[in-house]
Amino acid sequence: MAKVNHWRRITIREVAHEAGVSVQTVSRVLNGHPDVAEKTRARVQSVVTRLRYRPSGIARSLAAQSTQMLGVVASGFQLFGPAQLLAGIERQATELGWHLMLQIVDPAAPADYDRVASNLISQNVAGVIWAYPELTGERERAFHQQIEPHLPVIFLSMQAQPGSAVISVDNRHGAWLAVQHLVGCGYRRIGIITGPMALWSAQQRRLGWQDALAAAHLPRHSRQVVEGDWSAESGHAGLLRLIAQFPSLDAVFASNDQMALGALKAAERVGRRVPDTLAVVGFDDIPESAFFRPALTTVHHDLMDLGRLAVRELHRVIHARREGRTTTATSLMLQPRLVVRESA
Amino acid sequence: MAKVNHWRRITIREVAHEAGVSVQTVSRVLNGHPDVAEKTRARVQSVVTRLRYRPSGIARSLAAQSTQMLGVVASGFQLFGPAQLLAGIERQATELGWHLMLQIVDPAAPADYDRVASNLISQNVAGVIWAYPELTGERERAFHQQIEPHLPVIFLSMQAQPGSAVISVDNRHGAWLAVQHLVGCGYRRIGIITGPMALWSAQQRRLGWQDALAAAHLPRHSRQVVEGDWSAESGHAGLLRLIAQFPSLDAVFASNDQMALGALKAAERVGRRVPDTLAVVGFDDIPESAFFRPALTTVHHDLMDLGRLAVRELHRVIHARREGRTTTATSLMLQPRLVVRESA
DNA sequence: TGGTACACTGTGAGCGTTACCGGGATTTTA
DNA sequence: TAAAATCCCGGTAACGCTCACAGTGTACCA
Repeated sequence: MAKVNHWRRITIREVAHEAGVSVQTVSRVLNGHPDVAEKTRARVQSVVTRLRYRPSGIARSLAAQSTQMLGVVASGFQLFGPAQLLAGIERQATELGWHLMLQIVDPAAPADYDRVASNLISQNVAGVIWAYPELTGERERAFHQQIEPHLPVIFLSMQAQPGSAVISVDNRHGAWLAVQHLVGCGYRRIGIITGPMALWSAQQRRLGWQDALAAAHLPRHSRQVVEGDWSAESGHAGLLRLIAQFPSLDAVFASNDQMALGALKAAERVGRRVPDTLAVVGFDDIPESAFFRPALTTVHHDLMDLGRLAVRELHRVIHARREGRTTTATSLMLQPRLVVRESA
Repeated sequence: MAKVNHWRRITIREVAHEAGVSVQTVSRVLNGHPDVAEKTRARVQSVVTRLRYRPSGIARSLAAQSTQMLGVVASGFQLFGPAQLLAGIERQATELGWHLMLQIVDPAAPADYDRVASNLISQNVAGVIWAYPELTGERERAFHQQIEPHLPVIFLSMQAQPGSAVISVDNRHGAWLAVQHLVGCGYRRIGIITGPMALWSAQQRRLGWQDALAAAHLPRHSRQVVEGDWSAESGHAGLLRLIAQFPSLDAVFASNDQMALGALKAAERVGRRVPDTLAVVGFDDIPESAFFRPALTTVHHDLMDLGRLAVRELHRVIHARREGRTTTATSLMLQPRLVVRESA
């Protein structure tokens, strides 16, 4: 009895032998290449299924000098936005036959850009989706120098870079929509709880808030601004701080829905009724926000779509390069829309 | 000027040549093998960094007949539980030097177990973490036959299988804690909004509810049960249905926090005050649940830890096998705890 | 009837790395 | 002082596959 514990892989050679053809012919059948007789093809196919043969992706990649793997650099999947993004990326990738190599960068310890680049190169990924929202200074340089010259890269939700493809949501416009709505409802003293200001998306949402105030000729003061970290906790603390330093506040734009939830809770605590004595709007339109009390008015954007688009674009560029054509990846900006519910 | 567009990889051969040693010696240095003079080692190292040489993981895997890749089969990362799990898996994996090959199975179209198995085999993963919560009937057989005999597998949050390692949270006990607390508070007509009953975790939580009712000698009727799908939406609809079919309801156990949120909203709609005329408890303790109105009493469990444990265990088993030892992976069940807040 | 085109198949050389074995130089042991 | 052990290092053969090229046989045309 052979030992079962370690399992010998079935190789293309055995399939070839069993089917009475050469290895090359089997390879041709496997990859759908032309120039193989229908009868032979059928015979090989039947042997393949009978032997449950699975070609080694590794050997294939080595020989062909190209992989079926896409690198994805992201900050995690615990926040709603990134999770949606990754879900879209994942689906489109598997639909198109790509595997994913996920590289999570810890925002707290961002010293391992080098490790990320190393991994991507050593696994020989065919392209990279940079879904990590921050890319500045030395890190940027390191990455750009190591990766971008050699590989197609699509950036997600980032500041537009000259010469790079960036696909993102128009955060600024979305925030503008939200605050514009508050203005339209008659609110005049509108505060903001921002996201981490190191992030581009947080900066953009703040700018949208600014734009809307300016358009309505409303005064703006730093006491109206408070920084959060996307968590409900920070939204709660944020609103308390905001009210303390700017008591005449009559509305607040929370830069995401979780913070809006925290703000709602804080409003209750200080005896403000929403939307009567304080209006709240959020951003993201997470599925739960319709069930907040009151139901949250917020900004909807389709991050899953964004992820899908990124993969499709990368796919296009990779294939173009493989066929020798030179295409530049195109940038794109998706428009969000306002969802009016009860909180404003 | 050479064409920059396509980039030639630096190989071990070039490093060897540059350092004036053989390829084999470079390989030894790279892998930290013994039998290389300190002086030589240093020289090789310096050439490696100077040339920015990155060994090809692919070639390495082919030659060594083993990869640094773990397969993870999951249902996605948009729900809180799975996302936490995957976050834990990801962190522990990178800390231990493993790469991940994520295989998302769409619960709606589960016909592609075969594709998943194929991918795992063809990429030659060293082990598998099965974090997909359902594994029944024919699919189970297919997977077990194709993967388990050859590869170490750890199952997560599943029914204990004879002979397989399962790491999970004691959902039944957690639900028992929650409902027990309701009973202790004097509630007597306790309903449940379950998760999708195809899932083991949902079944377990329902059993815990049953246990607690039985222990308190409370009657139990099918009108007290309603099935949800983990979404806030379904929690909302669920509570409305529950009240319609069982009007004397005075408390409800929602099998996760999102559904609890929906239930809270529905309670408001039908004029029930929580917790006075209706108590609500949830499960999961998502970060937002402390900011629900009222703050949610719920069951806390550490899924991230669970993921980390799974990776560590798999790591252990893989290394044992490589060294020829035979270890069986051990099963484990983590205990959740009750977090009492305002809603009950 | 010869030549040419075409359809099909096989051969050999890699892809970049590690495992196995063997050999020379140096040290240790009896 | 001879023999054995040890330390370094290199050559060669895989690993499983694809690519470029070189065939072989058959059909077609003039």
